[in-house]
Amino acid sequence: MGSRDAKNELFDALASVAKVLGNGRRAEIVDVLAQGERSVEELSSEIGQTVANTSQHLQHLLRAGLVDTRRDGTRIYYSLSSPSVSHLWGTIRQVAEEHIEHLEELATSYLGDRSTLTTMTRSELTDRLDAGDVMVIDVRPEVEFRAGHIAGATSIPVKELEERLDGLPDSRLVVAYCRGPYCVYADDAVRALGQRGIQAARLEEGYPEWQDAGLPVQTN
Amino acid sequence: MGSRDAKNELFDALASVAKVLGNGRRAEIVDVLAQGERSVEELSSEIGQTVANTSQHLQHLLRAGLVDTRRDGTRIYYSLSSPSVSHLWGTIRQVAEEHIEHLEELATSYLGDRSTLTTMTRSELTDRLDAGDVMVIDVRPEVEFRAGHIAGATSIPVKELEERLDGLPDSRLVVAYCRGPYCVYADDAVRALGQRGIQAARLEEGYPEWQDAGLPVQTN
DNA sequence: CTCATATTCAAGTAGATGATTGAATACTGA
DNA sequence: TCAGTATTCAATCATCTACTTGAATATGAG
Repeated sequence: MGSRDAKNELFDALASVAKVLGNGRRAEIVDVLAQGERSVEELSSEIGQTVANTSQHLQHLLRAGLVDTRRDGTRIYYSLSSPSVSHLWGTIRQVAEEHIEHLEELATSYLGDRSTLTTMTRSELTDRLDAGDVMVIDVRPEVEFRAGHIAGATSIPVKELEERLDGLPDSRLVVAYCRGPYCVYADDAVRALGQRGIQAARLEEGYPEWQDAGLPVQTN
Repeated sequence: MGSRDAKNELFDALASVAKVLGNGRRAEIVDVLAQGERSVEELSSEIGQTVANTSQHLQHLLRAGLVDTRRDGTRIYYSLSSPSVSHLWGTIRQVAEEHIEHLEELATSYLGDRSTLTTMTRSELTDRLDAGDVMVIDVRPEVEFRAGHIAGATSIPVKELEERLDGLPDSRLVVAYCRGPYCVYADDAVRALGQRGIQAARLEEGYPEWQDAGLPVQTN
């Protein structure tokens, strides 16, 4: 009791949770799984890796207890084992934003220049939802919308945005959201709408953060 | 924009925060620094590693932006660069407790059997502090008490406990706390007091968690 | 039963990590 | 200025990690 070896083992075990999230590809996997369950193949194309490699990353996450699996026919679906995993990933991102000085550059080179985008915080959006003077659109792929979305949002995947411009108001502000702060979909949507003269803004964060904050969601 | 390489770099950078905490020795360092600043030598003896090795771990933490340094004469003091780092470490521990199934065994083999210890949650303690029917003792080394402690607590480092039994009440409950849930000091104190017929309990968590929860603290 | 498909496993390799050792650097006090 | 102490640096080595490749396993459709 109180021995150095036992202490090392204990802290190694605690740190193992961080270790498994300490890889960019696994972090991406968790980021996607925060939107809902996915098969190995779907994940592999999301993260741009071979299926075999993706499977190995998933084994790491599984051994650490951060994901669960479910078999459906020949497919195996992975999901986060609890909302606290998504919360942890959010906390990691937050600390990274606060302490990694060149992060903004990296974000810009992936997402493009965001400085001209109108953004909205969660609390602003809740206020304006109460007031009823905004339309909220969920621009993620429809599966993700179906797995859970902000209460009152309409599903308009970015890919279908062009064909569905009719349904959008020209008087009310349109607020787009997607997977999270490092997701391109909402950026693309806001830019596209702006070019067509529709007033649009992006929610700063995405669905998982909204849910984690305990704000009203809708799951089917 | 939207390229795979840029996305990889971005997520690698986000994951780097987790990576640096994904080592047991560095996790221990953060755990200690959550109590206040420390010199390299102090840290090296805390984590049972050579000074050179400890220094290298500290360089990792420094490069990731998680710690700051301050020189005082020949010594260099390291501290957490913000409270959010301590918060992140707490979140990691929480997820580990929730998802690593053999963690309790590891904790028991380091801390001994805790099942007989009376414990108290933060909210219980705040209630009883309001009621005024408990005495709270901070059993960490006195430097840590001086760096910050629960408002109203008395400093009685475990090492001095024997000599200071006189100052303890025999009518009121004594609540001991220390660095955090994986710290032995409060366990040792509660056991020692119990053997002397003094009613004692340990606060489930420690000072950093109390502070992170926004509860009243006192810093000098 | 056989074939196609999804996933996992196993082996191999380049590169990263953590610990050790001994030397170099930086500051203090005499 | 010089000796003493705290910290960092550099080189080394065993081990681990991430990815690749190709084969093995498991399920469902026909």
